[in-house]
Amino acid sequence: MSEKKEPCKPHPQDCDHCQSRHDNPLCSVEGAFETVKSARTASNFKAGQTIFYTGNEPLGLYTVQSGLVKLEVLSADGSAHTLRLMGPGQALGYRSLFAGEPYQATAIAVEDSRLCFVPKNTLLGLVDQTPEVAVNLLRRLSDDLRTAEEKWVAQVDKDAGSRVAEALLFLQDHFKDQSWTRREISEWAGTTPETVMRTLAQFEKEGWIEAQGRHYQIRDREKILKKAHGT
Amino acid sequence: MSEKKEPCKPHPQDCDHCQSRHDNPLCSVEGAFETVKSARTASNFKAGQTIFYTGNEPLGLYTVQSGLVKLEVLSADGSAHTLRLMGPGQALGYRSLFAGEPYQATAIAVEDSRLCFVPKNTLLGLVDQTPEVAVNLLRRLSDDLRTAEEKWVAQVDKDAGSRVAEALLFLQDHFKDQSWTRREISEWAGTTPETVMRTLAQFEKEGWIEAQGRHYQIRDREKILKKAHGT
DNA sequence: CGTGTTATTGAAGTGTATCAAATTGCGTGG
DNA sequence: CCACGCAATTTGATACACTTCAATAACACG
Repeated sequence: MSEKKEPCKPHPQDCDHCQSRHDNPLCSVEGAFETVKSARTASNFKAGQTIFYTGNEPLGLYTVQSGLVKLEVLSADGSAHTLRLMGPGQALGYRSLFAGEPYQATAIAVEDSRLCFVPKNTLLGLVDQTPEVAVNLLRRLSDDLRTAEEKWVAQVDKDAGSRVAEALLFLQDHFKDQSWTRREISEWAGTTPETVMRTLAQFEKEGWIEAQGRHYQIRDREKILKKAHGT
Repeated sequence: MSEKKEPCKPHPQDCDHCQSRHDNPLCSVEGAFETVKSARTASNFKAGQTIFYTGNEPLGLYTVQSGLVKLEVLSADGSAHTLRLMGPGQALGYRSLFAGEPYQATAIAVEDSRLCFVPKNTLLGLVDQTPEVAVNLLRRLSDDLRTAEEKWVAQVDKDAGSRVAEALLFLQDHFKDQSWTRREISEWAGTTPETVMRTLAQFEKEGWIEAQGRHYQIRDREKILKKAHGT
């Protein structure tokens, strides 16, 4: 019952000073910023909390202001798979919206996060009236599609070690100063925590990474890159 | 050197009677049809011929008028993987265009095909001036993205038999009266021709499909569907 | 009619999931 | 602030699905 100290700014209308204002498909567009500013709602989520669930109807578009969010699907046997990871400035919820179908994945905050929500009608209006917004979203979807298709190809013809190496580089490049559990890495790399463990142990033995408890430092990026590409 | 009988209509401007006019992201839009009609170029490709190659700069958007086209990537070891299959009315080449990068895959005609080409600038102009075109493309990319992410998840936690069953249903549903080699099925399902062979043999033994040489008839769709979902 | 591709089946090897169990580490609440 | 409990880490043993390699047969194509 006792409330913790309010962690967010008291003024919700802080769009002008939003850190993700300029690398965001909506707010970065001149003619769209004011509209978003007046229509958006900000929300906070603690690590582990769910932003939206598989099967529900899309309500609009979310943008990550701070923190980190994952999109995941659960298999019939309960195992989780991470489809996408979104950091500051990145949007979520738009794919289902444009596809005209319920959410096909669940969005979960990986760490404490602050999100910005723009309702469906506002978004569709912006797409209709501001071509630049449409182009930004087309670009984002195109990027996502490439990533997804590359993940599939990697899953088909790369062994688990390569995929873990790939995951290590991807996670480091895109989400610096974030530490990942073996399970999280495995859910991204399409393997099991045990295999991630053994692979990391081998990388450390080779001197490619340095382990400090739960944190890993990459020592020899080239070798890991080679592993990620070759076998 | 000797030319065969011309297989296509002598009048290229047959947009008004184009069979794929109404299920095509560009031409189905009222305000875009005339623009496309005057800017497009039609081309024919024989089975096995290449429409565009990995690494080249995108020139514009292609639409399949008739026939069948596949998008594939080649691994370092030479094995091919089929990313997408496009039949009449479906577009290709747009993802790289919007992502602002070279083609990441090669487009090949699976059977004799007739394609319609709209140059880059015309397309971008349409997206800018006709929101409905943008929305159509957003929808298409959103659908493609879902398909790709589902393929990845299936690759992670379904066995080869399930994926072959899935492929059988997908290929039948989307490209009726098309026969597929074991290799083509394997390149779509993310496995090998041998495994496809053995799986199909088992399906036949179970009475789920009927083999007539290279053609397979699905006998018990339910059983195959169950196989595609369970193990 | 040849020639290369596809189909088909067999045998062998192995990468990786799975199961198990012990230890460590972290967060939560008392 | 410590203790508790649950989750993550770590390592070992086992099993098996699938790829890989190989060799023959059947087929399609020019």
